[in-house]
Amino acid sequence: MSIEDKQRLQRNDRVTIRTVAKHAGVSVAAVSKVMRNAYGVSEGLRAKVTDAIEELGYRPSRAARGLRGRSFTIGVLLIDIRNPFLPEVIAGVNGVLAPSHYQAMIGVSDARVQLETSLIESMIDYKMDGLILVAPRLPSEIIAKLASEIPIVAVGYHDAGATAFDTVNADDQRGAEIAVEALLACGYRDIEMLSLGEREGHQVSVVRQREIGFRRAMQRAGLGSSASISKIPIAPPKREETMRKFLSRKNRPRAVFCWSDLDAITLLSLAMEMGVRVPEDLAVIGYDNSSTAALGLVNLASIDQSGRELGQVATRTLITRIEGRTSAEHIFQIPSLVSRGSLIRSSNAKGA
Amino acid sequence: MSIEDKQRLQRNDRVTIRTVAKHAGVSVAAVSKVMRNAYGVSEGLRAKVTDAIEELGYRPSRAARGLRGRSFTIGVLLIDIRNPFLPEVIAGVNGVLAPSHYQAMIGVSDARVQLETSLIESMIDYKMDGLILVAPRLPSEIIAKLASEIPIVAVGYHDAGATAFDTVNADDQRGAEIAVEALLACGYRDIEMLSLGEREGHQVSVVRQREIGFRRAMQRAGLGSSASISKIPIAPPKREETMRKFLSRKNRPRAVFCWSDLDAITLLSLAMEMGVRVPEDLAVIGYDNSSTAALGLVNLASIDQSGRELGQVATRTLITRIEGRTSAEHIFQIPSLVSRGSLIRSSNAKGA
DNA sequence: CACAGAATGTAGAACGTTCTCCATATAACG
DNA sequence: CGTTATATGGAGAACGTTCTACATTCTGTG
Repeated sequence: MSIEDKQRLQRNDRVTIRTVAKHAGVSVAAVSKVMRNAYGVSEGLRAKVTDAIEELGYRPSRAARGLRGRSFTIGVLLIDIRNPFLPEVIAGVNGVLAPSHYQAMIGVSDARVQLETSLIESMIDYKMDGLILVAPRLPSEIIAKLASEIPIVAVGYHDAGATAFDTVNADDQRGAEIAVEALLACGYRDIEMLSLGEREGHQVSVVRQREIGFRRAMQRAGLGSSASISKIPIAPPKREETMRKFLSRKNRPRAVFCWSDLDAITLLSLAMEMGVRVPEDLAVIGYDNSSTAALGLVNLASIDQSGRELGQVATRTLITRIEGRTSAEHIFQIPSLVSRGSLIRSSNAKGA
Repeated sequence: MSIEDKQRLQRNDRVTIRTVAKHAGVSVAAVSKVMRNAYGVSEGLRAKVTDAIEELGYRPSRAARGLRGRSFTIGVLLIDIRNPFLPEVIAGVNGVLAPSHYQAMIGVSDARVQLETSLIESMIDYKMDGLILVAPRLPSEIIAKLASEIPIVAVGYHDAGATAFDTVNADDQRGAEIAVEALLACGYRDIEMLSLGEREGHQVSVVRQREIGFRRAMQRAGLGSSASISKIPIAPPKREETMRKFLSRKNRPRAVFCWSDLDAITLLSLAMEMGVRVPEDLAVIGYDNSSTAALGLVNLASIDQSGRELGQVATRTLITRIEGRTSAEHIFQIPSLVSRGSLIRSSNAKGA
């Protein structure tokens, strides 16, 4: 390392591609070629350059990269970071990305659609190479328009007709059917679904899909007429209130399918408080198989859609699109039942 | 809007600062000045430019901005996204940032220190304006070195001697004392702490601080000699095993203070399975006051360190440093007790 | 009315990459 | 040996901002 180089390091000046080029005695273009392992690089050149990079501890500037070409970053957009389902998705994404030279940057949008759009735009403005949107609330046309600027994969967004972007989903209709079938198998006929309040529900959302599956399974069992769905508001004060009202209803059903573990677990807690025994008085099944559901204290049966797998698949799909695919892909996964104590007193089911 | 402009929009060409300048009939520099609301802009000019921006829907490229000046992005580094404490911190950060022109990008590092460093470097390479590190596992010197390249605030990292970066913490020593005092007030004398396995524990970590507080409070109560701490491994198979062993010990203490709700809740679950009654046989108090602890089913007393507030304070601190402060700040917050059923049978304490 | 000083606007050089040509050296072939 | 193809390396123009230095136009003041 030359004296000049050492001074540079001490001065804390940035080591740029130019520093590396000078140090290796080659051109800037040559270094760039090696970095991107582009065509037309001899072994000798490659060695010189990689040595120089190593020695100087050079890291390319992502900002500059983004300005010209790929930034090797993919953006992940989350709504509502509180849902225990999301960490799994992230883990899946990171798992696939780890061995590659890509990295994930996560943006968290709270409830407002406004923020959601501006966060996506920011990611585009950063010249990220692709986006994974998890449970976006945006209308399909808007996503399609954004997709003309950047490759997009939507997770938890049912729009199998989309041509501009890909979707990766668990089969939420089927998941709901499985839940109902499990309740039926335990002998319950009087089954109700606890779903999410109106506000959130465009047809493409997972919640609406689960409602469809619920209705279909009930119909199939000849219970179509009694298949009722209650909507639970998402915000704290009204939410518990509505659940309490549900629990104290005289015509309370024998079994309930909750659209999400989040609601199911709160329901279990309120039931305990109010002296409603689970599963003797009320059987409960949730959705997501979150880690809390698995706790012995909670012991909630749930539908498992592996978030980790969803994240992995979404990432792989995104990468193929970044690397050139133009036709849309719409991938489904089949969820599975995890039976636990909230379903039935003593059964052959696994779980404590 | 000129015909040329419309064509550009249709072709989906990026609207750049140059487009805006041409459309407003001013120079590029003028537009830039307006954007940054720099000195030397007349009302007339500002109006022309903002109109043009509005009309063309111009958004500055973050990539290009990062290359030259500020990127108006702050990076948040999380380890272990599964901890229910973290979403609160994020919410706090986003809350403070929302009205500003800054945005947060989150990076999630799993257990490996290697990834942690490379993620931070990436954020530097993106020319982010500042970093919030949550519970970093890096040694102080490394953080200090990174801090020479970018403003850094560490949350959950006790290093009040650091001069190169700021820290924001709940007073974990005091929190542990409060926990012990609560147990003492209930009449328990035989108290043990369940802490985290060796691996994680540099002196600066919150865990070690809680241990110190635990010892001090016990000492103060004249129980210094019997103040023992058990370490629970972090990984799944050994973790439960160690807890079970603890629960079936013949000299099991009367009360236990867990370093985190995460462990406390698992402990409650195992206790139920094994027929150890809480709080009759064993009183439990946790740390973090996570949303799960508040569930009626769980009903775990816990120490509350408002993650949201921590996130807010960290963000405000970071911004002042970005805007020029050079002296280090080390901020403490006092945690508080949230009493619940895991503490004592029937008391005046709030909670179900 | 002359002139200093403030206010306003602009040119143009960075910033650190990528990537499209080109130029040259070497190999292959008749 | 001449000609063409191929392999290798380099020059230099983008990319979309920021920001310094400068030119011009307005004030106000003596």
